[in-house]
Amino acid sequence: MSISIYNTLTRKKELFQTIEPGKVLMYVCGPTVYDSCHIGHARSAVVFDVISRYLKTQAYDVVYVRNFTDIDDKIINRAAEIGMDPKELADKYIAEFYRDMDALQVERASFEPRVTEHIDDVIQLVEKLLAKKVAYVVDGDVFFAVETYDAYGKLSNRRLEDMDPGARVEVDPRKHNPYDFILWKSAKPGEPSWTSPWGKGRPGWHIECSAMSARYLGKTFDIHGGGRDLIFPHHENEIAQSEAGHDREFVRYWIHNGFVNIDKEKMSKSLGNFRLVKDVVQQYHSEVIRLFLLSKQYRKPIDFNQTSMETSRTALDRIYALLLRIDAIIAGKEIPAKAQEDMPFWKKFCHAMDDDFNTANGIAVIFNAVRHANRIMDENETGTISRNVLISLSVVKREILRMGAVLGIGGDVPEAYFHTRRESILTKETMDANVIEKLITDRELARQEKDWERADQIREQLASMNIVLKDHPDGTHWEIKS
RNA sequence: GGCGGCAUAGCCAAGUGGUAAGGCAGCGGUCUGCAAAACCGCUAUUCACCAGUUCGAAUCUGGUUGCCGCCUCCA
Repeated sequence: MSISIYNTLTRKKELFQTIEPGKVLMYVCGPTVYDSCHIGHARSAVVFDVISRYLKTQAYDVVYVRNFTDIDDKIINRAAEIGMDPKELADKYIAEFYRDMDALQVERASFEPRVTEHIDDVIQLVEKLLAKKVAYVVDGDVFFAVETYDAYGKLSNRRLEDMDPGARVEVDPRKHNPYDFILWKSAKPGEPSWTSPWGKGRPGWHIECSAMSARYLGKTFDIHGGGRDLIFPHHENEIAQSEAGHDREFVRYWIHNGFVNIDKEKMSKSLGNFRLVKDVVQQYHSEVIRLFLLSKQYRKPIDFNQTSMETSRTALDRIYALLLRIDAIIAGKEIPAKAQEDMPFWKKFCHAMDDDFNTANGIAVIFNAVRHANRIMDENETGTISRNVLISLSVVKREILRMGAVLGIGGDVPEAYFHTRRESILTKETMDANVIEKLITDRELARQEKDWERADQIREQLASMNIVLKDHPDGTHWEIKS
């Protein structure tokens, strides 16, 4: 078992070695709760969910912290816009975040702290930074002095003198260096605030993660994750604060996921092309979304569009059709428990995942297993199914479910998976299942009388309604082609 | 201006030195009354282009072209 991880800090894959054997300390930046989650949040959540799940299967004790930023300028501004209390706004979107994550089957982290519950930790860290003279106070605001931290820029691979300050944002003239960032922000009248040695205020933009990660994971921990966009300035600043404050290495492995584009364009306010999780889960089964998000290496950009989603759905159908087929054969049969140690597909899957969590390769292994199982069943369609075949099928099914469980796919009951979609399309298309069943019964009668012409005519009629029939020995099944 | 990424079949996408995974779509075959599904076979002598290193490169080096991201809103 040797996992390698691409470390943003060193810009190469490294062998993963935890600080404490068998234990992984992981922190991932969670949302600032001022708006609904979009598909980009979903990618980050799903990617780190899968990383956490996989590490657990490799016998690691995973301590996973994902925070909520529940106080910040964006929250205050949004709350003011719609005349809501900032705390209420944050609570509302935290609740929505949980609904979205549950819908996507993203597991809960070990700890999900909120900044407003850790103000004391923030103040203590700021005091420490002031004592070390790497921060300064101006009019109740506290800034971190980037020039005091030699390694500033090491994560984002840039030097202070190469950057172009003020290109996009006006520089606060009180700063010693344009890249100095705020640790503690003084409150304007009416803003939420906490008492501090520098007056009433709130935590700055980056300090919370330094304070909370230290609280839950210690001063040095194994993995810190988030979206690519957080590399600079957020994570760069976290490193500066934490390493200056604690005098030791902050994080061993930095993992950043790529963006989700929409029809080849970046999601942006100006394009108004955000895809919200709550909308997407209405349209697609959660596992279709997960399969799509995991079909590309997590560091690369992925394009969300109708074609790619439908392709993912067809692919997932293939897995569920296989599970359904296996279940029909092994249902109610005693399967000997022996010979279940050797799991070649699972091993290949782990090999793929060991290489920087290569889920695209892992998915390929699942489909290899699907083909393998279908082949076994094709070769044993006639006659009595032997014990060995039953064992093989049950083993490969277990492998598929085990691999799927890491990715969060294949966990639905196959019948329910198809049934749910059928129902939702029937509702959408305002079709009546009874009408369809009646036509199928008519066709069955025609077939029994070998009236192929009439049977085919009925099938054509159903086909024009996008109903596909499948004749099985135990009766005719139908599906909606979508 | 600085930093970085990407270019693989009709589409999506793995593959970082040893002779091109997987999914979707398509074509042929088996099966089927006919279909559907499944399986088998076919669909990139080739990985943007040029040069170099090497016994050997999609994979390494240099260059060219094109696309994209970041440089204090952002997953």
